[in-house]
Amino acid sequence: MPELPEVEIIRQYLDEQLPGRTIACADILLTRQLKYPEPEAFQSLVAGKRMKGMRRRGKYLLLDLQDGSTIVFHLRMTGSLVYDPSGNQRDAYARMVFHLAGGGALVFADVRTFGCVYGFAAGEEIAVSGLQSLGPEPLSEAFTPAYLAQAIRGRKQPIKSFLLDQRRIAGLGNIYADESLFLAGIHPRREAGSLTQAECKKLAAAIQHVLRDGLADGGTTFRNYRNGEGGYGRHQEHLCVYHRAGKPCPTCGRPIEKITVGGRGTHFCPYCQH
DNA sequence: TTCTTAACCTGGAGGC
DNA sequence: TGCCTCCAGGTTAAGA
Repeated sequence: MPELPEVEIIRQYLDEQLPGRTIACADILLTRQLKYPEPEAFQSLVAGKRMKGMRRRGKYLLLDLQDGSTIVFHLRMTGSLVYDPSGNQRDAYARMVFHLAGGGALVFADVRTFGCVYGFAAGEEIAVSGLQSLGPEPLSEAFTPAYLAQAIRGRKQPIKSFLLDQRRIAGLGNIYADESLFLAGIHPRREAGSLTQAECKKLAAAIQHVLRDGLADGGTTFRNYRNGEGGYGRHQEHLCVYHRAGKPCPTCGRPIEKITVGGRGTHFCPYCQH
């Protein structure tokens, strides 16, 4: 399940490989995942276009083309975006294949088909509601303890649910939200608005710490995450609570518990988090 | 306005 | 071995 570190690692690799290359044509193997425009219009939009670079915003990837048009990807839970230099690899779950002039392909694959792709022509507004309403990047200067304190003010929802709200913080997902709360010593069911200034400072620092660790480890792979080369991350080996129910807490040694918060599986230490 | 819940979807795990 | 049920989870729309 790609979150900010995983999406950023994909972006970095593809941004090295794709600029200057030209899309010969696009095969749309599952039209349901192409949200805009219609398949024929999308194919016309990308065919023969030279790629300029890959950007990231939250969990969205934006592939800019030289003519000013943009392809937007969201990998959701099981999506991947992989550059295949040979262009010959066969992925059973490939949903869209961009064949490149001179060989090679950019393959959008997705097991559970929740991911989505959009294409916008030059000058056209990038009308993706989730993308337009994203909160600040947690590793940017805009994300500070003061921002966090202001954003949670008066909120009664659990802090875990708050952290997963992309309108408040862009890019956090279930894994890094659980890890951040553990590092900050905050119980995931705490009312968001009940956090003190000191806890906001601790939580903001924890969020940045776990995201940077995830980036340094090449991301977290549980089932389907693959980086832009088709390889796997290593951060799952360093997680403190996520996916560790029943295993000892790295701080106190007592068992990690798993509960449901806001409909999401949530892992925490009931002794270290308050 | 804020928060919660269901739905989308399919592979894999576990139970029988 | 095969079948069935449940779980996983990011986002959004609908409902409370």
